[in-house]
Amino acid sequence: MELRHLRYFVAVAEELHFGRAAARMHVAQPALSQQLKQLEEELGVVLLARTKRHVALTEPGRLFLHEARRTLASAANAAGVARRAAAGRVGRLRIGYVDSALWGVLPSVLAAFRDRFPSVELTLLERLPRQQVSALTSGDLDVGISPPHAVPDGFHTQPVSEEPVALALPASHRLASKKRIDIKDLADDPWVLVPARIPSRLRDLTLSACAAAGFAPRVAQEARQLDALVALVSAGLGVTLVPSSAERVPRDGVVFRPLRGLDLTFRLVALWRDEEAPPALGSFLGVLRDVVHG
Amino acid sequence: MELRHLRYFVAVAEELHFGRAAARMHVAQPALSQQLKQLEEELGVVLLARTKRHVALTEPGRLFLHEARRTLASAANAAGVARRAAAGRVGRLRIGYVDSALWGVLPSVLAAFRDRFPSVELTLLERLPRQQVSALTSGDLDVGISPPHAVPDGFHTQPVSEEPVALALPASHRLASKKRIDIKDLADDPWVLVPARIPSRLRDLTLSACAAAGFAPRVAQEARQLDALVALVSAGLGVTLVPSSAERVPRDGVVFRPLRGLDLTFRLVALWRDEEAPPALGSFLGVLRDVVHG
DNA sequence: CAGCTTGATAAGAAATACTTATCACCCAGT
DNA sequence: ACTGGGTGATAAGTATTTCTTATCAAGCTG
Repeated sequence: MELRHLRYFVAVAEELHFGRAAARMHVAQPALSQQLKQLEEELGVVLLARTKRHVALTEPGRLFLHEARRTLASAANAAGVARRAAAGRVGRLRIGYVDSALWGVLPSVLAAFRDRFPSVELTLLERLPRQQVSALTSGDLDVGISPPHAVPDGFHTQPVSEEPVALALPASHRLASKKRIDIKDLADDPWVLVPARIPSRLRDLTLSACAAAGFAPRVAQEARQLDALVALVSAGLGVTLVPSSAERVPRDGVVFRPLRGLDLTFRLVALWRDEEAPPALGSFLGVLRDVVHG
Repeated sequence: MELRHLRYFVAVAEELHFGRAAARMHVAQPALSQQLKQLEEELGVVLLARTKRHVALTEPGRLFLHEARRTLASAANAAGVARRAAAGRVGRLRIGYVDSALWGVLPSVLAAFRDRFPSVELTLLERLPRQQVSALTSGDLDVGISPPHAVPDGFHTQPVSEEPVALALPASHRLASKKRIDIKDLADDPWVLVPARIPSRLRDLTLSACAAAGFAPRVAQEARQLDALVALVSAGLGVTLVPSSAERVPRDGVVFRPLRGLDLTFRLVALWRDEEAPPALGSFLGVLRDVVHG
């Protein structure tokens, strides 16, 4: 049994006339007679009651018609799914991201993507950059959002965000009223930082900025995630550097101030491997580009 | 696109190996390569990532696999439905019956049928015999349950029930204590009967029995249905003849007594036209035969 | 690097779907 | 009654498609 049999049968069942059905199928009438006979023989069931003048459906034929339509619709749907999937309109996209990306454009990128490609199933996984790289390599991830450092060969990247780094300090801090802050004035302050064992671009930026200013920051408290760091700052336990987009999430007890004379930039890129890339990735990168430049 | 393409694709997707898939499909390996290439060209989608050494599913392929399985299952189901329908195991059966059949074997026939053929959709329609004949002729009914009178040519019949006619009389009736009752003793009694304008085998039997006994029954009250007649009897409004199976539904205030010296039989048959008969009718007649004879 | 495995390709063979021609049949209209 | 248009089935030949065998290029393995 092939789909052709079903197509022919449905045509005949709908027209109840071999000649018209044949015209609809763009074949000659005997072709239908032959194919339907073959179908009936394979099924061992008489689907059509031919009365030499009229064609009618038998009861099995009536039921088979319904199932045949279902099957044809299913086949058409399969083709449609494949094509839409290839166009990146349906499918699955597993996105790895670093914690700090949640404060930047990622949420609006995701919102825009969901809006334009509602049938793509999104999976979001918070991962450190090196974990993203290995997950991308093993095929467990489709795209990562990381700072553009230590990206191995064979990976493609596309910019996500680029923003200045700001200082987060307690509202009660002696420098809180200043408009811009010189990092040198914080040499004796307690700092809250990501633990050394966890690779962190923000931590690296902080350490190198302090070193350039001639001191090493005294770490009063550690936390792994940006929101925890800001929470510690609001509790007055120290100061820290954050991407300036963190300012968009106001929090009591914390003020954000630009640094004077220091041009630290926090960058994020999307990274992926072309070999494993699912079609939906193209859609995602397109949306990303639109959001970033629009 | 044909089911063959889907079968081949599913085989390759499951084996992830053209050679093994070809063996499973009982064809040579190039056939699969060709057919899959053709499928991909028709869809305009690469379903399989061939790396000269391994075969993997692309994301569209992964989604297409699911749909292809659905489609193949749907096709197999269509064939199954047709075959089961032809065997009378699924489908539809529209049964017309006379009111009095509800007191006889019909309920147990229906129960047995539902039990053995749960997938056959039953439609029950109370119809007078002549209505059954015309509905059968026009194809609105598949089988009728009627007394075997005035069955036109071209109809087949099969016995359903054959039972003596009993007299229903009020419990307070002067003859209620008798074991058998002579119909002559009821010449002056009031009767409850089906109206003359409604053809009724029971009414005909009653009138002919009374005529044979030398009187015409005095009709005190009329009712169209058997349960209504019995209700009138229980109210003491008269007597009437009923199929003896009506005794199995006890009712306060009514006693049933056999008639003396009178051998009236109430028969019911199934009737149908072979031309329009759906397969489920065969199943129904089989169950009917089983219930009637055993 | 040899040797095996894998999937793609080419070309001929086999299968099968389709076409044309024709028939038997039924019904409608003279 | 009979003819003529219309219907689906059948037969036979053609065309198309699918499958087979033979072969190749590429990649992994020992």
